[in-house]
Amino acid sequence: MQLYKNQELKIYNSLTSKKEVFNPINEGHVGMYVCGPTVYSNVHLGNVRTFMSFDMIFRYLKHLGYKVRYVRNITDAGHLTDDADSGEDKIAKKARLEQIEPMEVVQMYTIDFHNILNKFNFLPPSIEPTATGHIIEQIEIIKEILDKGFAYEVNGSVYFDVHKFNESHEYGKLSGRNLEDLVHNSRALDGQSDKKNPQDFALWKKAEPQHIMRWPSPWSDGFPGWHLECTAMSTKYLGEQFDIHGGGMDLKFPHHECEIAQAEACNNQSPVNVWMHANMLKMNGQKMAKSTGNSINPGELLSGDNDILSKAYSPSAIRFFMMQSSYRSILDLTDDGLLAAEKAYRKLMEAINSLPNLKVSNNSTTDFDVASWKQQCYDAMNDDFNTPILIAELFSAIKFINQIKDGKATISQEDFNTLTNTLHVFVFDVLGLLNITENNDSGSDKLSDTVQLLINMRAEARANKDFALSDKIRDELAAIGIQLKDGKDGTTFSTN
RNA sequence: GGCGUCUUGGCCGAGUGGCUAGGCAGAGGUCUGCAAAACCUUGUACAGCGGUUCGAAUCCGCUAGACGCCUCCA
Repeated sequence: MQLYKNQELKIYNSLTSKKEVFNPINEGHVGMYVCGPTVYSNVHLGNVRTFMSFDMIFRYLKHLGYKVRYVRNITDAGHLTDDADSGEDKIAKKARLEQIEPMEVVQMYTIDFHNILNKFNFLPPSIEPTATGHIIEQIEIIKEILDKGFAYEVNGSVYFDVHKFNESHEYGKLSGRNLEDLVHNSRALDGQSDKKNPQDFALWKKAEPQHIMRWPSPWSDGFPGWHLECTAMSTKYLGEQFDIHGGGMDLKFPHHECEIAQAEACNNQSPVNVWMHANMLKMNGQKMAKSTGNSINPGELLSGDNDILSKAYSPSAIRFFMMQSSYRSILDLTDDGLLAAEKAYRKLMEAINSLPNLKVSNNSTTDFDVASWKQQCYDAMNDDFNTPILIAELFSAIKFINQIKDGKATISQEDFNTLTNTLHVFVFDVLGLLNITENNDSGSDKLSDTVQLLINMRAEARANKDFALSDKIRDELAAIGIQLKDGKDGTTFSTN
């Protein structure tokens, strides 16, 4: 099943600002690193969108037959709340506020993170390393950078010398900046810094006495700089050069820029072939971010417990909503948008669930060519993971299915198999949607039987033209959230 | 201030030199005892102005507006 040999995948590379044909370093294998969350509060939906984009990418790469090693880290070491030398680390701050151990903060929100991702049907990454588990590797990298002369020590802290680095390398190539501009436009710091230049960034910070999260190092008891962990862990698990590095758009500068600098300082080669950046999620037209308060927890979306929402949404409806836009576009989360997506998602599922009952004929009508439709689905995904186009293709298949149901088209057994298989692959394996199954909760058999009883009674009443009774059954069931659907083959129901 | 992105029909959201995106809503229809649901059919769109071109929503320029990064953030 090495589909990648027949499919030409193109990926938009942030480093070159172009779509490029994807060729992994080792044929058949892909190394992918994605910057994970800092676990100091509940994940907000923007994080989920980014990770969902990479989940979809992971899924498609796997479907193409690649052996993918997908590394997504957990940032659990404290990083500073601002870039000056003073400032508390985020995890310690949260720990102080809630009067718990920093590692309790980490544990609590790591669990929350995993719970949420499970609800949204994420595949687990191959490796999920933590920053605190790789302090030694980070110290080794600092030593290496110091040896190469691209860092300096001041008062127990070690800083990366961006200006020195820029003499022989190109700092800013990912984000399209040059150092001169950065110098020109950097805000005046108060001069309290140990840094030689404001553009320099910390590799190691000496801990203040009250700082709880600290580790010994050759320079001081302290903690690593926040760009370093990704370099340490990506190098350890994927090598000095690997295929894909992803993250949110907001990490492009300075985080990813600094990662490149660190890795190049160490190994004198560019660490990553393809840089991918997932775009931001807005909410009602405003930037969504933890720091501004304009953010929504995934949990609130699933429970409907938020002012902007008219109702609760299922994880798959939300996933569908996100997959309807391209991962590189800014997406605006609104109640109307979710409502529309939920309906579309249901339509998709109803058609898929009707497939087993579809009548198969000796041959297919010619106006819908299943084989070329299938390739169009691949073409959509091959074009930089264009899920909106893929979904449009899925709906053209849905239309075909409905035409068969109406007797306006026919399908051969072979085409039927291809259609069914392809729909399952893209809807469930690639997009990662979950099926709506009628009455899927365990223990709902009794509910199902009860409703069936009422359906039968209503059918009798209708046969006797006792419409007062039949309408009463229908309306009162609707009032408690059970909707009856009269179809040609009898009545079914759905719960809200 | 610097760098960058975006502006598509009522809403969301693809596309990017000539050929229907798609979804939701709306309208009409089929089905139904009536509804609902489901299905079918249907659309006025490419911010404004100017330019390049046989032809531009798509390329170039200007204007207006929105946004992102530059400071912790996915």
